[in-house]
Formats: sequence, C-alpha cells, structure tokens
Amino acid sequence: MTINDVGTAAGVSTSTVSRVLNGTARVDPELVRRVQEAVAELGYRPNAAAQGLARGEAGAIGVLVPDLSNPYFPDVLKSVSAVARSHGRRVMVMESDEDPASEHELAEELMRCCDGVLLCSPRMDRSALVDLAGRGHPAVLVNRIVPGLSLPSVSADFYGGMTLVCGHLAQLGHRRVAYLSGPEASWANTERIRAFDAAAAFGVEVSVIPCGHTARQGYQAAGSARDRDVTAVVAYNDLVALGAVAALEESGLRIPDDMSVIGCDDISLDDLPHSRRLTTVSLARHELGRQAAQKLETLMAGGADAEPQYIPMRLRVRHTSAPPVPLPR
Amino acid sequence: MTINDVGTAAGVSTSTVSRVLNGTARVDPELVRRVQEAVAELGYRPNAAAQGLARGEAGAIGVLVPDLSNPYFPDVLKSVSAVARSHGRRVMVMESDEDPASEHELAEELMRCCDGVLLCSPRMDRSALVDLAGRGHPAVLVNRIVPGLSLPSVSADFYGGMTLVCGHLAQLGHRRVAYLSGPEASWANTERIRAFDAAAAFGVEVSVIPCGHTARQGYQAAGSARDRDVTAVVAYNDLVALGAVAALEESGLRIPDDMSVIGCDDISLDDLPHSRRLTTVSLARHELGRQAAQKLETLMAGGADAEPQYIPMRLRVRHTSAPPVPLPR
DNA sequence: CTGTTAGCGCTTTCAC
DNA sequence: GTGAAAGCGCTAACAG
Repeated sequence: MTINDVGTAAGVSTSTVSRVLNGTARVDPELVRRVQEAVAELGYRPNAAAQGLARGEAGAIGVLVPDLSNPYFPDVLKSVSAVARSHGRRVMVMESDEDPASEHELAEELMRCCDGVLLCSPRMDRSALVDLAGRGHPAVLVNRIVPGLSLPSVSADFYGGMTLVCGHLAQLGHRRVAYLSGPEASWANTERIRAFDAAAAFGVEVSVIPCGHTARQGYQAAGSARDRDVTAVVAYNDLVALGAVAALEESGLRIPDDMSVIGCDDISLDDLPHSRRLTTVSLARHELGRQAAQKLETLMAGGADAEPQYIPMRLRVRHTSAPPVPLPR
Repeated sequence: MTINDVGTAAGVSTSTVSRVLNGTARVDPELVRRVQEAVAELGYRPNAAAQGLARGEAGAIGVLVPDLSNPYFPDVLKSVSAVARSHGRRVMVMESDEDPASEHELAEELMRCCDGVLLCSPRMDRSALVDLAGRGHPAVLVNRIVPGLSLPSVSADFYGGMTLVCGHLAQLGHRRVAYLSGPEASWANTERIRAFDAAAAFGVEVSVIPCGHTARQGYQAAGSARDRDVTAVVAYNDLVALGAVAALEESGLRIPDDMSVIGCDDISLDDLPHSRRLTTVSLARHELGRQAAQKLETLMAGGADAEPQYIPMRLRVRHTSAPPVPLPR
C-alpha cells in the first residue's frame, strides 16, 4: 500500500498524490477528488519513515524526563505537546529513571529520531551535556542552566523561589530550618541550596539533610529533620513535603503549630484536606513547557539561541506554615 | 554525515560499514577496526528514518494513555519500556487527555510510525476500535476487553477486584454503599459497576454517583455520597478515594469509624499518614505492562493472538475500612 | 497544473 | 569476506 498504488487507482502520478496530500501546490479539483477517493478507498496512510527520509526531518520532537511518576511532568508535557502539534510534530517521551548514564544514551537516541530534543532536569554531568551540545542537534535544556554551554535553556527560578521561602520563614520568626535535600545530581536542588546562603544573611540557619525526591524518602528523612531541633522543614518538592508531614504528624507533632513544612513545585494536590494543603512555591508549569517547546521550534527553524530564560516562582502560603513555637529555654 | 562518509573514511564499502554496525555478517577484524575508528572519529550516527525505511520497520512501539498524570501509568510504562528495549525498540508515549476523538487520531498516528501499538484504557467506542483493528496493524488493548474484536488484550480483572471489595464490605456489615463512578467511557468503570449486581445478591446495595477520575472530582462528589445515607464509599480509583476522604473528614466525619472509604488501583501513596492509607484493590501494574508488551512483541513476530488475558487483583485491607456505625433507627 | 526523474540514507540481495 | 547495485516509500526539483 504505497503512494504509487493510490496514484494508479486515481489515474494520476505519485507527485500529484503527494501534492494533494500535502497541499504543496495547486491541483485540478477533479484530480483532487479522484485522489481523495482513492485514498479513502484503499485506506492509504503515508509511511512515516519514508516521509521523514525524503523530507529530511522526522516530524517529531523528543522529551526526556528523569521520572514520569513525578506529577510535575505531565503538566509540562501537555503544553509541550500542544506547541509541537501546532507545528505538525509528534512528541516522543522517554524516561531516564534518574540515571545519568541512561539519560545520556536516551538523549542520543532521541536525537537520532527526532528533529529536536527537550532535556528536562537532566542529571548528567556538564561534560556529558557538552558532548550532546557538540552534536549540533537542536536541543533545549529545561530546568537546568549550565554556564558556557551552547544549549538554550528555560528554567524555573528555583533560587528566587527558595529565597521567597526563606523570607517567608524569616518573617514568621523561624531561625532554625531543615532542608530535605533532593537528588545530588539535581541542578534544581543545588539552586535551592544556593539560596540558603542568602537566607543566612537574614538570620535563618538551614541544615541540609540528604533525602531524595519521593514522598517515601520525605517520610523517612523527616525524623532526622526533627532531631535537628528546627522549627521548620523545607522540602525538595511537594511529594517529599507530604511524606514529611505524614511522618511528623505520626510522631505527634501538629502541623503547622509545632512545625512548619514547606514544599516546592505546587503539584496540584489541593484536593487534600485543609491541614495538608502545603505552603509551597509554585510555577506556571504549562508556561515552562510552552516556552521550552517554543524555544525548541525557534531553534529548529534556525533561530538564534537566546539567553537562559527564567520562569519566576511564586510563594503560595497555605496551611502548613506558621510562626514557630517559642523555643524552650 | 552518512554511512557513505564512514565507508570512504575507512576505505571500505557502505555494505561493510552496515555489516559491522549491525553485526549482520562476518567481517575481517582489521576492517572492523577501521570502520569503528571511522565511526568514532566522525561521530557518525545512523539515520533512524533511513533505517526504518530500508528495514521496513520503525524500531519503536507506541503507547497511548488517556492521562499521564494518573500515577497508574508510569508503572506500566516502565515495564513496557523494559520489554521493548530488550527487543531493541524505542517507546513512544502519547496522551489522549481522555478524549475519544483525539484518541482515535493519535492511535492512527502511532500506527503510522510504530511497529506496534499499546492502547491503554481506550475510551473510544467499539466501532472506532473495530476500525483500528481493521488496519491489520499490530496492536494490543490494555485494560479493555471487547468481545468479538480481533485485537489481543491484557487487562486487570476489575470485575473480580470490585467483587472482593463488595465481599469485604459485606463481611464488615455494610449494607448501603455509594460508588463514586469514573469516566463514562471507561470500560474499567463499567466492569466495576457490573460487580455490584453480584454484590446485591449478598445484600449490599450500591448507589452509583457520577464523579470522575481525579482527586478533585472525588472531593466534590463526596458530599452527595454522604447524602445518600451510606456507611461506605467505594471510589473509581485511589485518587478519587483520597479526595473523598479529604472532603468527608473536613465535613466532620472520622474515617473509617464513621464512614469507610475504599479505593482502587493501589497507587503507591503508602507514605501517607496512617489515617489515609487506603483500603484498596491492587494489581501488579508492572505485570500488566510486561504482559501487554510481551503480547505485542509476539504479535509483531507474527504470533497468534491468544485469549483475552486477565491479571488478578488483590484486596488490600488497610486503614480506611471498618464495620459501619450502627444505623440510627 | 501535471508527470518524469532523481535522490533522502540505509539494508540487502547478488555476484565476485 | 567484500563490493556493486537495487530498492524501501516518499518528496521536490525539473521539464513540459
């Protein structure tokens, strides 16, 4: 079932078929009709590989994410898809499972079969990224800024977001805070930590506790946060925060009266009961996805790669932050 | 940068390059070395479209899901990916946003560019499915069984699972139960409802309340469940159940003392605090994914499509179900 | 406006 | 064991 069969059936040349199928040029209405009829009759569908080869482009973009089960990504993916589809491109999603090595490999694979690639929160090290950038294949970094890299990037302003969190805690009167730290390879995590230096200037002391990115890890790490004699816990993300809230409540603390807990990312779980509607910092994830996809399209169209672009984060004060209990003396 | 350039650089023919790259035939070790060197030197990567065209297969399978933000799918996708990769295939994920029309369209698109397709919880109607099946393109249905359809299928045994739930409630002494119903087009939902007929035989009366598939919808629908004067609420899935728990608790009920709430799917949120570790029915999602992918591989290899295959569900009694409060008289 | 023709980059007979 | 050559199905000049 090829374009040729359609041509034969309609009594026209393959080029004519191609023309009516792609709207590449004017075609006699009568022939158009015959072609469409033949297409319908035969149930013809163009072969994607052949089109890709002939056109010199795959008609797809690739998106690589570290972890699909993070509620963060579906939102991003939706707007990425919307942009891509509006440009007639498919979206190919791959997941690296937070593994830098397979991440590099999958990125290469995506580059082989996609016109452009979106690398979300890549965990690979700088040199691996430099390697990929050297391929000269359109790609944009999402949620990671690497100085001196030739890849365009769009990222949430994690530093700014965490600064808002610290300011909020400082104003509430907190002085000792624990940070449940995310994956080591996470740039977003590093950025958050970077903000704590600024916080120190405001008299807020943050101790960093290794944790992870899942609710379970937050649940497990909450204990050592509590041991640090802090009045507030800031989590790498909302999932971790939720896990921490659960653990802390189980250990008899009331949130936020006895302990404030602040998340990050604002994954939409505001169907949760009052007591666990997290104070967090939010980001227009669809905006992040939209801009990233847009930037990628620009890049594929040969546009210049602009400055790293930051999407601002907003503080969402909800129900898990409050002034600290007076310290026992 | 083509295979030709590599050949020239290595002083061999393109066929030789192809052979060493694919291990298709014995090649003189010396030539192998030269080719590999040239490949490395030039940073050559085969063009996926050209390979696909020449080989007559895309080297990828497609997976269509209704909603990526449902924590159900990432688990399935992981094992699907594992199987696919072990067969040297990429995985292309698409999301239909629960829309039957775009679902049909996306499925067609996936068929154009993938060797096989996994249709997860498809919402499209029977005739649309028949249409797709008629394409003769390898595809398997996941979580949907359609009698008389030529498509193989692998599905959770929702009927059996819900029967377990009803039995559990009956044994606890519940007599009036509300079911927060999922998407109308969902076969899984229909199967669950079908189980209620059996439940009636055990004296459990279930009233079905339109709801949806998200936590928010569960939160919103919980009120009308409460109004039905029931002692237990069964939810379409765990997300809905969680939303319902939140709403019910906010309205002053204690779970499970005043009201039992049972979910479905067992999405791993057991990092939640005690009070909301849901009683639910679970399924080895990785098994579902594995078997579906396996079946698809078999199908692509020309294997016969076997019987619809059911994956059993298990009741997980946790902390949101208990005997009913004595009915006021 | 339409048909003829030459590739796109790779695999794979087929001879050597 | 290796190279030459013929496509895979489609698009895009190029003539007419």
